[in-house]
Amino acid sequence: MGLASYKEREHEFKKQLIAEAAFQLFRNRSFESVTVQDIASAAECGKGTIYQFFINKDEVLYYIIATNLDRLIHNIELQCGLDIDFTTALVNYLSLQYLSHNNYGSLLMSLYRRHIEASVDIDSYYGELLLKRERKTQLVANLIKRGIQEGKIIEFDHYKLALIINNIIRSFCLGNLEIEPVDTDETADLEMIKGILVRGILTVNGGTTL
Amino acid sequence: MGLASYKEREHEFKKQLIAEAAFQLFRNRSFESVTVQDIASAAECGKGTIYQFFINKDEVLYYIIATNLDRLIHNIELQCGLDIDFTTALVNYLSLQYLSHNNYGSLLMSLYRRHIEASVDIDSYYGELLLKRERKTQLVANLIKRGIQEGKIIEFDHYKLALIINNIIRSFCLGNLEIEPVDTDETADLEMIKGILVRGILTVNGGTTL
Amino acid sequence: MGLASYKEREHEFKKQLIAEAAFQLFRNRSFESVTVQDIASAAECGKGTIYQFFINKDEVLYYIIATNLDRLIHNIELQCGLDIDFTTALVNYLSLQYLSHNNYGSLLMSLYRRHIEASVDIDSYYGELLLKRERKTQLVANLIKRGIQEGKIIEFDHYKLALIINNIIRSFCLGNLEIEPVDTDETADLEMIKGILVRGILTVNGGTTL
Amino acid sequence: MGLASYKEREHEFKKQLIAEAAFQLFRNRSFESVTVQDIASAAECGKGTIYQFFINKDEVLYYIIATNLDRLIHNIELQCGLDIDFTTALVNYLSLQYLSHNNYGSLLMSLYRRHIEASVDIDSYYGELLLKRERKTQLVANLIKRGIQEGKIIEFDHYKLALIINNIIRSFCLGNLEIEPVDTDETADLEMIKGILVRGILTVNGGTTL
DNA sequence: TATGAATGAGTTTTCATTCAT
DNA sequence: CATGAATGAAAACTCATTCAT
Repeated sequence: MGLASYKEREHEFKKQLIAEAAFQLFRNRSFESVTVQDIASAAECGKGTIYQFFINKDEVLYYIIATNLDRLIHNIELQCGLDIDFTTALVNYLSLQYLSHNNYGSLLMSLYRRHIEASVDIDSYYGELLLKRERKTQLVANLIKRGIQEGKIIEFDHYKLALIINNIIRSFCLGNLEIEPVDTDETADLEMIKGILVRGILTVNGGTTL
Repeated sequence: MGLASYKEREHEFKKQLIAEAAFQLFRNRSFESVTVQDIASAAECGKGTIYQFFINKDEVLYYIIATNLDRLIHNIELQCGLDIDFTTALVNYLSLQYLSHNNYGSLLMSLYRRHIEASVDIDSYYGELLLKRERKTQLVANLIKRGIQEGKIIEFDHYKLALIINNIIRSFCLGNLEIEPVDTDETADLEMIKGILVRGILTVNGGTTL
Repeated sequence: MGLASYKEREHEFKKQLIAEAAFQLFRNRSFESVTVQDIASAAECGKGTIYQFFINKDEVLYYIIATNLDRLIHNIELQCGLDIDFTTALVNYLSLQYLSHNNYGSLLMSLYRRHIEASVDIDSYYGELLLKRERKTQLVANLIKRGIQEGKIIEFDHYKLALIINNIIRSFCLGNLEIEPVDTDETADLEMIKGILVRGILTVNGGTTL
Repeated sequence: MGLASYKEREHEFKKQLIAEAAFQLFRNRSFESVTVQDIASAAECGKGTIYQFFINKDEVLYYIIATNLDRLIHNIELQCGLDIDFTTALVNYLSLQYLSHNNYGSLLMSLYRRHIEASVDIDSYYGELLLKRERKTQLVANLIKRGIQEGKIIEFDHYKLALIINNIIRSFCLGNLEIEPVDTDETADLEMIKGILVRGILTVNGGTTL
């Protein structure tokens, strides 16, 4: 960020190239089944080159996720701020979060599992990621709070609502990971998400309780 | 099905024991990171014994999932049939599906990934699983169709609605796999799912469109 | 030692076979340059088999040295005890120690270096080895003490003398590791060692023969 | 030797700087575990620069040893010649050889091992080294011969005696490589070496002091 | 039938060496 | 010349699977 020598910038650029190549592999396959050689081949470089940019395979995964999270936070700040009309801001968030989940949802699960399996080295990354995630959730919670104050969202704990909306969006994205992945249609998915958020699914005729 | 020699029944019983032990391991860890030795230890048998019941590690995964799907279908047939009041039937389905996703969701993702990675041997299982899944979806679609006919569900393609409801339920379950897993509360989750299905999230005051 | 099941005894036996094969390789080459595959080939088994008996390559080295040290201590206890005439006991010790240094001297240096390079895992072995070594030195120091009391050895700190004698013996053995190793002649070497111990090298003025 | 262009002298000077840096690393660690990057860092130059002065890592080791051996020979010629009183000459030799062994003993063992492992390229160096070593031994053998003729050393093959004395000195130096290295005390070591050469260890009955 | 010792293919990682800048 | 980024050969180690008992 900010000033960096030419060397440093070039290094960061190449790191991004490798991360991008790795990302394409991690999207469709499990972390464990993608070999470092696979990444090197995809990035069109030698196996050893990977280790010039990442201390180990785990760090590649972490880097991809962290970078995405940073970008997501940045975009939320830009497109969902107080200067934006609430409804627009909410729709913007839905789109941004949908894209993020759709692209990085499975990577997150890989990371989560590696964390559980106590690969200790990952713990330092992990804490950092949790912080980033928390920051993102706070941004959204604030947006929801504003929606409640403007009377546009049901009265409910805004932090929990942020999580729930996140959950529902992820629902549609993780669906794309299911066996025999259904054809993904971003626009259709987003419309459905909006519809559910507005109306639910059951006919609202007197509010039948299930 | 039905008649089977004593030998066969005993064989099936032991197979179930091993599958159960493996299931407990697969729930919290990735397929790749659970070793055959882990399964054998959990099942309190020798490593080689596993191979008396399953041709390979993949088949263990498949067997667990297939068995669960069979049970789910069986239960849906029992608890969501025409002889049951629609609302009750729907609630029953929500519970059954929630439980299934909560317990087997991550296993399904493992299987999906192994399928993608073209471990050829799994393909035969895979087709069978897809058939079972299709059968389940049809059962639910029929239930939804009935709900629409009874005027209790919005007019919409009943097959798609079946998938969407499935998606939303899974949303809450896969949330439990997220980094920093939120505390799972089955009852609370089900209430929230029902609420969303009935009312959505946004205040229904004039039907703001997003 | 003592009671052990057949399985355990067989396991220990095979472990010895592998250790023996590895020993032959370590004698003439550096630890680092002997690969696990080399050991496996020499032991006529698969690479993986090595890891059934040793948790890693380092442990093979440790095991060989520890086993030798145990044997050396055992032999010293047998052949250099109070029931043995002092002069005979001393000569016995010289022979035993010469053999030990001649065979295991270079392995010890490998271990020493791996210790310095802070391969942490080795530290637990290392402490144990130091204890064994200390025990051996004490045995010899006691022997020397007896020699002093019997007026057969110069009055000097017996512990230090034990170390010095050890040093001189090792001198001859490490000589065999030198560039262009001179032909080793055990009997000649031992005679020379005795001579030096008795008379030194410079002008002779009488002296007992061992 | 003698006349060399400025360029050549500068090149030799830098080569020495690198060799000196490498030497400090090789003293305490095994050849294999010192990386070329380590040497470059210690020499405060780039990794590639090393290869401007040495054709490979092995040659660095060779160069250090050969240089030392040249210096040792040079010093022996200066301090142990016929113009020097025999006793003084012998003591001088002991000091010089002690220093050499103490500093370069472990490097020699590394070189020896690399020779055994048939890293072919080293063979040419190796022969050269053997010649240098032989020259040194001859110098010492001549000194011993003179000692015998002057009646100050026991009648014995002077060449063998040269080797033996060398052995004993090395004994004390290699001792410093042992596990749990004892505190090195150059003066004390030298005194002990002299004592052993004069009197042996067993009961003393008179003896000249060097 | 049940077992677990033996196996080696396959993985991550290191590092001497090269070569474009 | 000096450099260090790129490389891939080679190493340690894991683990699904086989097979003799």
